[in-house]
Amino acid sequence: MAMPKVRETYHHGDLESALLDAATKMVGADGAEHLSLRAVAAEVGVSPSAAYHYYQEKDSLISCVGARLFEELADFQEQALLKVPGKGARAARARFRALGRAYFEWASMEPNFFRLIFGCYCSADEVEVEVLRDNSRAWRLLQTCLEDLYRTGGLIPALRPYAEILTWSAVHGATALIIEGHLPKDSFESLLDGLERSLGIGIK
Amino acid sequence: MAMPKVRETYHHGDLESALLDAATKMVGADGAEHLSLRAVAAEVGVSPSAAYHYYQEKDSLISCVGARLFEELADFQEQALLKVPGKGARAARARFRALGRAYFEWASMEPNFFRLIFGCYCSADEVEVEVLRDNSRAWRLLQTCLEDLYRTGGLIPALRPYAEILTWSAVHGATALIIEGHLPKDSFESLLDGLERSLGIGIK
DNA sequence: TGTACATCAGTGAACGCGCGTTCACTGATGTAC
DNA sequence: TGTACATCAGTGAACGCGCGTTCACTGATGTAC
Repeated sequence: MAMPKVRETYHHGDLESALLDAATKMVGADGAEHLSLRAVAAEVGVSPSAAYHYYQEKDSLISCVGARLFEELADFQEQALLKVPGKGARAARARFRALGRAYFEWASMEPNFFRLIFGCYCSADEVEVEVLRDNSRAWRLLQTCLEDLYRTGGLIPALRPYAEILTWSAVHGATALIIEGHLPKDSFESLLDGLERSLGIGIK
Repeated sequence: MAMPKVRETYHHGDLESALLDAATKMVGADGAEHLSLRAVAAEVGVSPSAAYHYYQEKDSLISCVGARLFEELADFQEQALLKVPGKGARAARARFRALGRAYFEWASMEPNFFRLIFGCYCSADEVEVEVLRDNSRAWRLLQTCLEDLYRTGGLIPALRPYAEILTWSAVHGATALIIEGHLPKDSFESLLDGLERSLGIGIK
C-alpha cells in the first residue's frame, strides 16, 4: 500500500470522483470484498469521515464503482466493434467474435472488476443490479450484432430467438469458469468456435 | 443466530465433522465471505481455539466445505440422472435436460453454495480449485451424457467436440446470471431449449 | 481389578488488528452588502 | 475595496465491534503394567 497522499489545499477540489477513482483502482487490486472506506480515504489523502459527504455509506461507493464498470465494459466492447466495420455476413461474423472476445478480455484483464459486476457482491446485497435484457448497453450491442448476422443470413433462422440468451450465457459462463480457474484459458476460443458452429454462424 | 449449544461431555466426540457441518450450514445462510471461525465454534458449542485442533486455519475449513459441496453437486446430478433410465435417444435427451436442470436447481436452492465453489472465493485465494475437465465427477457425468446422445444420433456430429464446453459454459453462465439477478428465472428453460436446438439434440 | 501416566481434546484469556460510522469541530470559500 | 457571514468541505477523536490466531492451561480418556 502506497503512502497516503498529502494535499496542499484544505479543500480537495474533486473529492467525490477522487474517491471513486481510488475505490475503482483498489477494487481492481484487491477485490470489492476487501475494499475498506478508510483505505480509500487514506489513498486519497483525506480523513475517513470525509467520504461521508459524498457517499452515504460504503456500499454506495461500491455501487457507484459497479455502475461505472458496467459502462466501461460496454465501452470496451464498442471499441472492439468499431475495429470491424462492414455490412456483409463476413463482417457480422467478425463482430460476433470481437464482441465475445472483448467480454473475455475485459474480464481477464481485471477479474475483480468482472467479479464485482457479475459476481456475488458479497458485502452488499443491496447493490442494485441491472437486468441485462432490459437495461444494458452491452446487451443491446449483442442484439444488434445478432440481428446483423440474421439479416445477412449468417445465423440459422430457427435459432434466432435463442441467440442472445445462448450467446451471453455461454460467453459469460466460459469467462467465469476460466477466470476462477475451473477451465484452462484456451477453452475460450473453443467455446467461440463451438458457439459459432452451433448457431450456424458463417457456415455457407 | 441461535444460542450456542451446550455440551454434556467435555470431549465433543466428533468435533471435526461437527465444525464442517456447522460451517456448511452457515455458508449456506450467509455466504462464505461472512463465515467466521468464532461463530462456527460458537454454533457447535466449543471455544474458538478448539477448531485449531482440526483445521490449520479458517481457510482450511472453508476449503473442506468447498470440496464437500462439489461432491454434493455431483451427487445431486447423479440422483437426477437416475430418474431417467433408458438407452434410446429420447432417454439420452431427457438426461441432458435433467443434468442441466439439476445444476440450475442446486444452485438456486443454495446460491451461496454455488458461489463458494464457482465464484470468487474472496477471502481465500488459496482454496484449491479443480480443473473441471480433468478431475470432476460432474464433468464426467456430462461427458457420458453427451456420448449417449452422440451414439443415439441425437447430437450433430460436427458439434460433438464442442459439446462439453458449450453445454457447461451455457448452463453455468445462465445459472450465474440468473442467481445474481441479471436475468429472469425463466430464462433458464429458454437457454435449455436453445442449447438443445443448437446442438441438434432430439431433432430428427 | 487398580493405578500411574501419557495423550490430546477443549478452555479461556489475551494479542493486536482494522473496520464502519458518528459527532462536534474548524478551516476555507465565496457572496451580499 | 473591505467586511460580515453563511456555507459546507474536511478533521480527528472516539464509539463499539468482531475478527483470526496464539498460548499456557486443564480436564477426560484410555492404555500399559
